[in-house]
Amino acid sequence: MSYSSEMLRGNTETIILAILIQGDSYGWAILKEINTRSEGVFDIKDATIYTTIRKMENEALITTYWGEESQTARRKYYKITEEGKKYYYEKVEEWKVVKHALVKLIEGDDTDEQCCS
Amino acid sequence: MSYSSEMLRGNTETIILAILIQGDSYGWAILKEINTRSEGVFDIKDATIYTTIRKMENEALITTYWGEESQTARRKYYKITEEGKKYYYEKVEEWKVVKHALVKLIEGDDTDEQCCS
DNA sequence: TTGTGTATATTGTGTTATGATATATCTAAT
DNA sequence: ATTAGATATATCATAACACAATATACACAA
Repeated sequence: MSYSSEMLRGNTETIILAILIQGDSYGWAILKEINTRSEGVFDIKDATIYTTIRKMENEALITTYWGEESQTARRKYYKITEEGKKYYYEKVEEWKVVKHALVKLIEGDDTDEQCCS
Repeated sequence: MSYSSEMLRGNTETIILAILIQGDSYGWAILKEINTRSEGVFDIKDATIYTTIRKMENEALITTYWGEESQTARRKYYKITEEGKKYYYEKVEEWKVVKHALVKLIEGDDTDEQCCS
């Protein structure tokens, strides 16, 4: 288990939505994007991606369609729904609030005097 | 379950150590301190505190001793060990790295241009 | 003084949610 | 044939939580 996988918990859906809000994508590409954009901090697993995506589909946060091209294995594309966008913005706000609390508790309580929101 | 409890995962030990590094304390007080210092963001439960503390004791991150005073129920005090301090500093660094990755993935990738480390 | 309630404080058993692990299947390219 | 890309599912591990029990002290009645 990756050293930071526990801290990923509760944020996986939000991260996937953050990618899909920029445009449709498919499982494997989402996986690669998370792992490269995190600069190696996360090593999220394919099973995690696909099970999370299935859950999000059941919750109507995303819809799916099969890609046409066939120069490679068949790809299932995911598209964020309006409900998914709403949920995403809520989760981003939640993350910011939790982040602030964690910074205060872990790093110390003088974060209010700093510059960034 | 509290809305942010999943995002607390992996950080509970670090938070407890952050309190104990400032001085010995006991379970109930640690509980209250976390919940008040987080300004209501976290509502960490007694069961969580005590099970985590027991785990940390087994890992030799803390030692315990019973308090003398008896104007209230008996208190079990916890003291951070040298090993615990080492572990704490490692976890703080880990948190900062993970936080940076999460900010990049969730909030957007232009955090490097901002002011704070 | 006996009882009842409340706040403080610790402990134990079991449950749940979520990411990891393992495994399987299929396609296309080398 | 083997590797890489791509999707899928079943099982496992773990941390936080729910629920319950126990213990101490203190207040306020009856």
